[in-house]
Amino acid sequence: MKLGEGVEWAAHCAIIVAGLAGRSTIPGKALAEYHGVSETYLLKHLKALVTAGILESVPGPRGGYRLARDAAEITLLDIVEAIDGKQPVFRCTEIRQRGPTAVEACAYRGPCGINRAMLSAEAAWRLALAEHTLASLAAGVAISADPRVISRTGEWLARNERKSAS
Amino acid sequence: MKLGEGVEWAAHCAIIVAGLAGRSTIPGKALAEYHGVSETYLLKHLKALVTAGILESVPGPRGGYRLARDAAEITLLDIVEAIDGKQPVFRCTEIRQRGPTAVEACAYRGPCGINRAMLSAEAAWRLALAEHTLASLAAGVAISADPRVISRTGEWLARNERKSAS
DNA sequence: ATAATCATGGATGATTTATATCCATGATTC
DNA sequence: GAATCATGGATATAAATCATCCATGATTAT
Repeated sequence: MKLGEGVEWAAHCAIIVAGLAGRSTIPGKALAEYHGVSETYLLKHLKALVTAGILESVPGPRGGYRLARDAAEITLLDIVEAIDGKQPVFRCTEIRQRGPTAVEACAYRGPCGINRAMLSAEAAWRLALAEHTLASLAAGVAISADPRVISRTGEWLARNERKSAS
Repeated sequence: MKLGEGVEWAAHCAIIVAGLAGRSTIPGKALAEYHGVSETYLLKHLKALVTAGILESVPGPRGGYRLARDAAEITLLDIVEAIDGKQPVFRCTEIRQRGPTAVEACAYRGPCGINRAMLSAEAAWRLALAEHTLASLAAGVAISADPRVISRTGEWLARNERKSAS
């Protein structure tokens, strides 16, 4: 079982976007360069964040991406679900209804016990993810990062951030 | 992100094996038939359970599988890890060390904040899985299953169970 | 002993998913 | 009107997963 790289990319991008001033934006191309990843593919993931209502996109020469809502209202779970989908990790194939001991399908009322256990564990996972907001993650990065990285990021932001007109 | 079918197969098999009397065994072929799945592939997963110390296998004409330890001492987490491995679900590729703002690798001390959050959520998932034992799962199946299924399973067991010599 | 049964392990192919790219389109700003 | 940027679809490539087959070795019944 594995979580795709897209989630990592999206989360890091979201933290950068959360660091923008006001309603400024940052282009997808800059985000790809900053993280050293494929631009075209990253754009796909950013689009998923837009569809999920996490980011909003501004087209045009001074366009880019910005947060669609406050950083404290965006959780890690939101990002994971936007990229990876909301499907359950464990998919019960109703194996109990197969083989020689099976009876009519209507006899199997409640969900399979194994499925129940798996789903409850998954709920615990999602709950833990939802406890981390973009705001808390960004704060964590800020206090633990190397000063040189922070300074370089500041310069890079100054070059690439698109100040809001308003 | 998806958990393979092997986990489902292994879990259901483990519950059947947990229902055997004493040190009796059940052949892999019978388990495959019971669940209506590929025998050769199921054998691979059963092997993984043996390697993990969950089942033990008895070769020979009257051989098969039985639990390697008490059902109350085997958790759903054990089974998931035996089949799916113990690798973390989220694998940090240290994306922060790439791109134009990167500095020397030694400057990145602690783990990335996103990685920390992901790992903590994963720990919650594993903890929840570990709360379900084979004994509790088997009990849950027993009380919620259709009476006809239970009776058929009993007959099936009588035909396929290999009583222990001792 | 011999044959039957069963687990083991490796090699292999098929299927699916994830990753990545390209190109055409439409919207916005200079 | 031209440049810039996001969008969306089509498509290729790589990797992980699923599944099967076959050869081997161990054990037990006859």
